[in-house]
Amino acid sequence: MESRIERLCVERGLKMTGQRRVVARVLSEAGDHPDVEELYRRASALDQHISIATVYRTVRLFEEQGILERRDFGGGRARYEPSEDGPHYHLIDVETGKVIEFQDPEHERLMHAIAARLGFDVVSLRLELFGRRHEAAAPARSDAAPGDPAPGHDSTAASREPRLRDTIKGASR
Amino acid sequence: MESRIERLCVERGLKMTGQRRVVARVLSEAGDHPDVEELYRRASALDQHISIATVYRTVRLFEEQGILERRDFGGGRARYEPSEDGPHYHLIDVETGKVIEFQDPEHERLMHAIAARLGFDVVSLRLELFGRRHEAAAPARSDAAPGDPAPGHDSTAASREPRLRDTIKGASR
DNA sequence: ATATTTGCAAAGCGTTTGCACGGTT
DNA sequence: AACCGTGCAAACGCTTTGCAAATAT
Repeated sequence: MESRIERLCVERGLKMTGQRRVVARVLSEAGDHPDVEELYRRASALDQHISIATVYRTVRLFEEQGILERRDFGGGRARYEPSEDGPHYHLIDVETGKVIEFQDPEHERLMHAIAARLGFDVVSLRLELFGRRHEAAAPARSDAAPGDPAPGHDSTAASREPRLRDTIKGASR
Repeated sequence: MESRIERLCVERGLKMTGQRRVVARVLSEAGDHPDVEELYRRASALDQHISIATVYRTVRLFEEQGILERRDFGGGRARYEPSEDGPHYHLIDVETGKVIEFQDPEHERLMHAIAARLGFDVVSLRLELFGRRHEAAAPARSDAAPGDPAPGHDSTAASREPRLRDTIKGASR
């Protein structure tokens, strides 16, 4: 059957090849923030006939179409997630690499206020919190936690940021 | 005479070579957020006997020593600025690429509140605002604006983010 | 039928590194 | 004198691209 993202592709009149369908499906089913290698791995599991170059091209295309959003959580690799309804940000657990999503209206307000006082309109913004779970604490709902990817090398490019793996999905306000 | 950063190096017992002294000086005098190529350019102007590999190594060393901070404003290249007193963040003018620094106590508070409600302590955070100057607006104080660098290619790695150049220094609260 | 997309391998970019040499302590 | 820092060029990791073959419309 047709994945949510495949539907979006069709709406936009993209030519639907087998490989695009697979990538679309992998993305639709991803509850986390996979990098290209991970997407390639998951896609290959469904269909051998896919090269990593195609994954790169597809991901770029989808991003240009506003279907996907590229994230940079440090580590030199781009991570992707389907565009969602409202804006939300990420808290990365520095111990485990898990990513927790959150959103906060007060924060939105504040960003605009800060920009405004400098004479600017906010076009976009980047916010990532790196945190450590505190001892006896309400364990953030680890619902949704899907089969996990797990990059986490290091060494190159804009790298040398906190190492990480990926994703729990959780809490808002 | 001795630059501010050179002093810090000595305090930490780093071996002071000619090249390190030059990089230290360039950084001390930088009012902006140069990338490695730009540092190399400025350093070369003062002393031919410097290779870009050394700039990379020095910048990494200084960062490990807490003398320098690495920033990522998108564009795939790391940018550097001397560690300052308090934490501050950056607003990047998407038209000109200029970087304006700001800080906001309320924002600090909010970040900790958000993390806390998810059960985390904030270890570090990343925040960048990308904005467009609005029409008839109080022109943010463009004091400090020093001789400007000006990267701004594109094309690779974690790139394909808003293009930009660099720095005006301005406003806090 | 024709314009697009794909796979492969090569190129590109920022950054790091092995090695022999040179300078600092 | 012993060690560490440097220059050069090669290696790296992620991403893009040229080209010929395959495919969607």
